[in-house]
Amino acid sequence: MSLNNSISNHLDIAQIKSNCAACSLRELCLPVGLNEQEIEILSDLASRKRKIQRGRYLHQTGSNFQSLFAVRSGSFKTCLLEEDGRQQVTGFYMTGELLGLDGISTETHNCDAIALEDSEVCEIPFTKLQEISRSLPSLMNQFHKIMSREIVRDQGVMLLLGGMKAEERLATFLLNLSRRFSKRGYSASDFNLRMTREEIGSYLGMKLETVSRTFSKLQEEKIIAVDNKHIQINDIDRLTTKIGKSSCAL
Amino acid sequence: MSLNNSISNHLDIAQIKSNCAACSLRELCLPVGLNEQEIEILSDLASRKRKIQRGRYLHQTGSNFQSLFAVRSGSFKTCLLEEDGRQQVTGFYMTGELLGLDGISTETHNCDAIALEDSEVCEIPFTKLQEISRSLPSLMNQFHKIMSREIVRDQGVMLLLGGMKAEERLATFLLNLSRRFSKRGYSASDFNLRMTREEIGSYLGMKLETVSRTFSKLQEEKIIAVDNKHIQINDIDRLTTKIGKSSCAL
DNA sequence: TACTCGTTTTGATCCAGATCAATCAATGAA
DNA sequence: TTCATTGATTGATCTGGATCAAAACGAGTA
Repeated sequence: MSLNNSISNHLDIAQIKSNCAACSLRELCLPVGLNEQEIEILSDLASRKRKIQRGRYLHQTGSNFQSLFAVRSGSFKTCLLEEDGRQQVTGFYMTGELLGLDGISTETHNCDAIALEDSEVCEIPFTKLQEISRSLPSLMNQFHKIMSREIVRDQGVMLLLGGMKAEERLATFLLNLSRRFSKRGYSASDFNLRMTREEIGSYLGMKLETVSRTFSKLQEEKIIAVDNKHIQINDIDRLTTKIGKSSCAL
Repeated sequence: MSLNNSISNHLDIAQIKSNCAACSLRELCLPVGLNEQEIEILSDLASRKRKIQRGRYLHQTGSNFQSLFAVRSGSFKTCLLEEDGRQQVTGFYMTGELLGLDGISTETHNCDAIALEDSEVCEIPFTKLQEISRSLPSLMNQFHKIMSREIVRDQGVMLLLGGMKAEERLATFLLNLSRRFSKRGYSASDFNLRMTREEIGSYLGMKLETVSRTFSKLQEEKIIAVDNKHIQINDIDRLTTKIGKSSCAL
């Protein structure tokens, strides 16, 4: 595969690392298999990077959509808020994940994206991405897969919100985080939450008190250890069996 | 716009109507603006149609993904089912809507799609769609918007499942159906449900008994009239105020 | 006509999680 | 250091919707 060739050349690696574009695009495009020339083309695509302070908006509902954003470092939440002030967190995004797909439909952002910590993103002008992908079918395909994956993810959340009880929801959430941290080279069993209990609760459809109580319960059972935002998963198997246990009583 | 020219020619219309491809693609592509030649090209795309009997699968979780499906007539539900037998309805699809987007990510269908009544679909081979869209940027853009719209829709459901109470959920659901029927030229205030109380409940995250009770309650308040699957919306304004009313008590 | 099966409605009871409330810990500003 | 603010934990109580149960209805079909 041409990609491996280009990667095995450490000159190329240096180039990639020094460049924001390739750096975030690696996450987006790596499974695809592009040659050096194609990576070159892509470097143009996402050349602008932006730092976002903790608590600041990356984009706001209603603002004009022009770019997707790849998280380079840090993390974000996306949320909808209704007229009456209710806020629903619809997702958490960490390094390498892509934000802004919801904006394509109306050319207007359909949610708020807020940094959970000081973060950095690469801006990917959407029109440019479309243009380039016309001549790079593998990039186009990869992009379609990313959009589709977002749909599948959302449907997973619907399953969680529609049918699970509190303990199952939190277990699912923790295991999901664990998997994502480990995929990024961090510990799967020892990590710090970037979000508050209230944000977790909003995402999981429960009140912050219930989140806290459920953490405590799992801790009593020695499945996890909780110290404020610091989580240790002591027994990943038992945590896994928590999911879907309730109706397994048959 | 070239599209209007082609449409105003009734010979073209006859051609389009006689042809499954254009027929469903009209729904998909009409806002885009294509000329006759482009419509010609598209006709190739979705030439195969398929009839699905009520209760039969259009596709099943795990089966190989190759095509998207445009609903030509009838309606479908999509659902996930877990090992333990729990079933979560993730969406209802009616004429002109596009099914199968979840399959792109893994090249495997990630949900079941089941006909709610005898229905007909157009099959749209996905690879072909990608190829054609390379030379038809407006088609590519339209496709991206459709995918994005699905993401926005799913996030709306997350909002519903995460934060609303039973009455708000059902009101939201009815108003959504109403809008979709009316967009298709049917009455916005008088229609027949295609799904059971149980399916509605699964989609809205509540039990069928609660769905029934909530229907009854809205009927007592003279906001709607329910006769089995037949729904009349008598007071669309009051139904609208049901959404988000609960926390408007401030 | 009666019988079956799936769906819907309605009633009675129960409980998971919401709500209300108090306390405690961590962080940061004055 | 003290004070203020924000987030987390824990307890006590309440309630919306789940669960259990029964009856009614409608569409087939024998």
